[in-house]
Amino acid sequence: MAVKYDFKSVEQKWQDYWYGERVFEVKEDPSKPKFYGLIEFPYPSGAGLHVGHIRAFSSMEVIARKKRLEGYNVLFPIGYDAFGLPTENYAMQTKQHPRKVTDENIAKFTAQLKKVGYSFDWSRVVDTTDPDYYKWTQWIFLQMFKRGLAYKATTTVNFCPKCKVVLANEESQGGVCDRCGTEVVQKEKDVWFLKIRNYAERLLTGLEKVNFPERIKTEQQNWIGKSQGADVTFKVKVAGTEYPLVVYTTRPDTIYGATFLVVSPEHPLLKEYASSIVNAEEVAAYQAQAKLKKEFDRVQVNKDKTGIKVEGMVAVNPITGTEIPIFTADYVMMDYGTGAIMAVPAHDKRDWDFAKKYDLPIIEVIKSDVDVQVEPYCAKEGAGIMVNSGFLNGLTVKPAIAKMIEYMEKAGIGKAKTDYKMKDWAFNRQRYWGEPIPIINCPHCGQVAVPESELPLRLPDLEDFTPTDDGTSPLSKCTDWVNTTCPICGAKATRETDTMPQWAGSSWYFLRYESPRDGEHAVNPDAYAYWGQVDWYNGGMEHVTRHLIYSRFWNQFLYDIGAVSHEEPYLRRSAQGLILGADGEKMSKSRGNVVNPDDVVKQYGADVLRMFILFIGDYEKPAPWSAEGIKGCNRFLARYWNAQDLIASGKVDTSDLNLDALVKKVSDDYEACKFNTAIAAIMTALNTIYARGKTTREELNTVSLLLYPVAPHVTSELYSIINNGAYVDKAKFPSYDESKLVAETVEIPVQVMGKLKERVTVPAGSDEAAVMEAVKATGVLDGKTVIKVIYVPDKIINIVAK
RNA sequence: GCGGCCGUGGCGGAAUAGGCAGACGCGUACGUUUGAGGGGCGUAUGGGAGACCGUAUGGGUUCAAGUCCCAUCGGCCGCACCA
Repeated sequence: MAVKYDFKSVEQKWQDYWYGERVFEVKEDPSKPKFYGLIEFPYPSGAGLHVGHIRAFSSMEVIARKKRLEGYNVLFPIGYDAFGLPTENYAMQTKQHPRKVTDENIAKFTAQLKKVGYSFDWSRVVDTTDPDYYKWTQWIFLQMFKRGLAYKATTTVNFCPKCKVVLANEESQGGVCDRCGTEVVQKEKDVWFLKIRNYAERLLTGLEKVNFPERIKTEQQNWIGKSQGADVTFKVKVAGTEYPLVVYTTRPDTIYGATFLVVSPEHPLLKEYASSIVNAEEVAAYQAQAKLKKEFDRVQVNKDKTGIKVEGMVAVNPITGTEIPIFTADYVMMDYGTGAIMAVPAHDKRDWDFAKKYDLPIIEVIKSDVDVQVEPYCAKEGAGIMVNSGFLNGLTVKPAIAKMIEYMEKAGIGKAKTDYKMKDWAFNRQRYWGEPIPIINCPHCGQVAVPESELPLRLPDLEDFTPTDDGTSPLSKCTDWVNTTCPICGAKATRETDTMPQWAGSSWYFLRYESPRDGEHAVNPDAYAYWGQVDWYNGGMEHVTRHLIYSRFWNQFLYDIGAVSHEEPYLRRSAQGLILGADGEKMSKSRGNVVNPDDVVKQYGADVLRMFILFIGDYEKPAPWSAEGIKGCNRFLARYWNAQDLIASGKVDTSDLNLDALVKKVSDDYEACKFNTAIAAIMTALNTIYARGKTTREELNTVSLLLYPVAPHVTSELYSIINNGAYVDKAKFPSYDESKLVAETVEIPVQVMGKLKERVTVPAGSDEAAVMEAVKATGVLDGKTVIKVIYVPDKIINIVAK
């Protein structure tokens, strides 16, 4: 009898071996094919590891362990995304330095991850807060700055009054702060931007080259938000002159139905000609109100259209020559298109609402059954024939758009334009715990890059890094550091005191892993030539429109400057679903439904935790934790352990378990992230072995190897015991014989009129006549006339009979 | 409003390309083992006494529908006054 499995000592034994012998540390080896598997490096929060991390990391862990057994040289690195607000806030609360807090948290995470037995290459750890790392983050920023891709501008930005920090659009989705949920306010600030919009088109087309799940591609496409249309110039008669007002429209074909223009309350036209506006006071009041509204009423959706007519100016429709009124309304945004639209109320819901409210004419230009005076007809592209539209009459929408653009371009009143919803990336934060932006402000030379030889530009040690209410960075208090000289002219100058957002360090860490200690390059060219692109990247859906776009952008930029040789960083992406609390709700401290992986490891061991998190359900879908369900995995591993007692000395008939089919099933399922069904298949196999009551060493070895990526400790131990101390991680992953996948005989369900009536067992590959012979023998067709037979070989037979 | 996803036992979930619905696990019941059990082992477990009925609801296509089509109801996620 095997001794009772003691997970504590066995897991410790194998972890000592893996980490002590540096089993998973790799070097470039041209004799082997490489595989680069990546997981999103964690933010080392004080709360420690979460079961969500276990799910996120365990998929690549399985793949990495499997690929090693298949002969790949596997790079499976780990690091820490350690700059950021929670650490800084915690440090302030507890009056410690963020450096100290970060180091403690990293040490805690490292210990926890090792207890789970992950096969990371611990020699390659990167820490974004390490000056040797952020030196290169700053270097990349400077390369962008030198090429005009980083610029400073004064704009209205999203500002979180609680975190006291400027937020990128991506961090303030829905008008609330990503981190604390506080409503975001608009603030005029000097802001550093990265010109991610320059890469919008390539970020779109690049998606065609990579293997990402459709939902991720769709989300990124929506986020980038490409639209094709035209800029059209309307002449505005004001103050005795003609002001060219450019509107952006995706539907230039409907211009005959444009009965008014609407400009955003922030539009420069209103500022420039304020003195010519007859109802200037009213307009000014509306502008003020719109600004307030932005700050306080963002949550309200589909609110009533409001607006006000701008008296004292009138626009001329460039196609019809008709004079039409101009309105200002807050449903037109300054930061999209040109901040001005032509309103076609007959065919746009918002314009229609507005026209009804202010009693403006509605002209139908696309024929339909609906009466546009009663409701708008919002034609999808191609639906409908143009009417009341001069030379476009009779055309369908698509050709009408093309013809109108052609006409406008010839006449010089408009031109085709592609626009994107995605905004440039607001790149500075007024906080301490981030990479200093390596720029010096010189009164003579303007913004000057810190010389590369002076990188890293280190964060100065500060006593007090509390952010200020007015939004200036705590670094500004450190005058010794701020005051410097201009590297160009030598004059007294000051340093930029804002820091980079947390997204900076994570935008290129996957490249640093390839040569983490290189002092000469961000990415060592030789290392990159070997490891290249990430073969498979797993992470969360919440990063799809942030980190996953930002890092693609940085990689494309690095490609442009020749630092890397692939445009796309990730060949394949997968995404795990959330682990919910047992109550089906998102895990949170306040709900009290948080599961701590440490507790699970203590109670059941790492193998059980790893196995259950993968068995819990569809990997990509959310799944509730179950304290009961995990027992099943615990039982299974105990049964697996005890199966060593079933190894029989004599000959064993193992034909009831098709190992080739099992190997294929498990192998394919792992590669497809279907860990739950892979594990189920291994469970079924073990059930078969137990039902039979005996097994062979070979059979159990195959099961061990299949199970090893999921539960490496217990399989390593059992494999060692039954194979005279051999190491499972030095074995080969089992392969299968394609010709042995089908059994010799198959059981064929027999349907009569589509209803299951019988089953017959026939040799595999039997033809219809042979199967019918067997069916007749069962008697189900007695007294019936066969009309038609549908036979799917080796699958099913259906007989239509009277 | 737009885009995407999804509704299967008491529960988590299976079902390759239209071909045996409910794999695997949990839970439950009964039996058994043990000095004892919140342990091990065994059997059963969608509903119905039954022919049969069953994948949110109603229609349709097909020899055959959880899977395809149309409509309705419900849920989730992303974007959101995007011109």
